[in-house]
Amino acid sequence: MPIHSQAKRADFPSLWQIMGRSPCCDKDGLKKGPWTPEEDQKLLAYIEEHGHGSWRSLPEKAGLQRCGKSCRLRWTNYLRPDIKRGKFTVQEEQTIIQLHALLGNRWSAIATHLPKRTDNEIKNYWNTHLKKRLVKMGIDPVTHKHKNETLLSSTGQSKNLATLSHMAQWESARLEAEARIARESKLLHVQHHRNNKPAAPDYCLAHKSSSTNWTKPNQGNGDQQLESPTSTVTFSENLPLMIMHLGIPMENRNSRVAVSSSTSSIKDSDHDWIKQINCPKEGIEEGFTSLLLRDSVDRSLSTGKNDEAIAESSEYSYYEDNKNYWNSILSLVDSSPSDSPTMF
DNA sequence: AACAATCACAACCGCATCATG
DNA sequence: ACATGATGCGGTTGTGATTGT
Repeated sequence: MPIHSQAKRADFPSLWQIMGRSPCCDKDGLKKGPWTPEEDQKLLAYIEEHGHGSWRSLPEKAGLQRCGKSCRLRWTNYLRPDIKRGKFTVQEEQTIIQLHALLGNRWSAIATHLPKRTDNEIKNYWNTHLKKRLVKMGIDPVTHKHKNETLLSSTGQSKNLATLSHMAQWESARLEAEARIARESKLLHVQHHRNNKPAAPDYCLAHKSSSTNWTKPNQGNGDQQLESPTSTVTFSENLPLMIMHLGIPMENRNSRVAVSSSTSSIKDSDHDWIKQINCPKEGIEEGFTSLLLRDSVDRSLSTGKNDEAIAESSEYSYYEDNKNYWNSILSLVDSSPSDSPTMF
């Protein structure tokens, strides 16, 4: 057991003790550890009636011997009424894997694309299930590269890796911009609140980065529209940029992005496997799925071709390679005993 | 049945960032 | 511009449940 575990904390003064500042939870009398049903009930009842307001002052008002941080965690990860619990669907697993390939361990960002799932839950699921599956099949869960690719990556794939990196950076910037907009919304929201207008509910976990105070359901007003815009819109609006990054010939772009855009349709000439993707009917996952399916090949199945050769590759092989990569991941996902039907 | 090993996930901690005065 | 407090995020741990021996 590491020395800094809870059991040892009482025995060894840590930095905060030396420096004279104590974490909120170490105040005398504050309880730690698992929540009891009574505590849950108190917290729920208080928030349903008053909203959470300041987390720092909530425990006392609610009659809880907990620190505000603990209350916030309990609420956001467990008690919120809009949390979907239970097994992850194949769809969700697919989305997590693909988003992780793009974003890395940015759980909150990943959670924005999985409605009703918390970042903590996604993180746990990744660490206990998905990461292990990828490792089992020889894929590095950090880089999402196949073992063999380490060799290949040093033989002329820099352009494609750079493309992926560029794409990830773009998505990262987009998420940050989205968060900024959400914060600005929140600012407006708070200003409304200060003008004695009721706060809009912050029910949607997808935008929990916006720390708007939560209030009872159905108490919202028009201010909800000020909350963070959905990813779907911004994503599809920026698709052309991403397509440019991917270096896809202009004449082929429409068909290639067909599955990415909820407003587009797939041409008959497109490959069947794309059509068979068990995508949601709409939403951001489609975009990521198709883009990742297309792009991941550069990382996972490159054959050491030089850049020109890659650029000249046929569309068919491009898709075939992608299909193989994600099929391998998804078949593994599908191998989960609890899981639903094969995706491809 | 008893024990050990492993799994799953809730909860905690420390740090980063943001908001405010 | 700076200090301080509040909140969010990601890494990690603790512990009950499950499985294997």
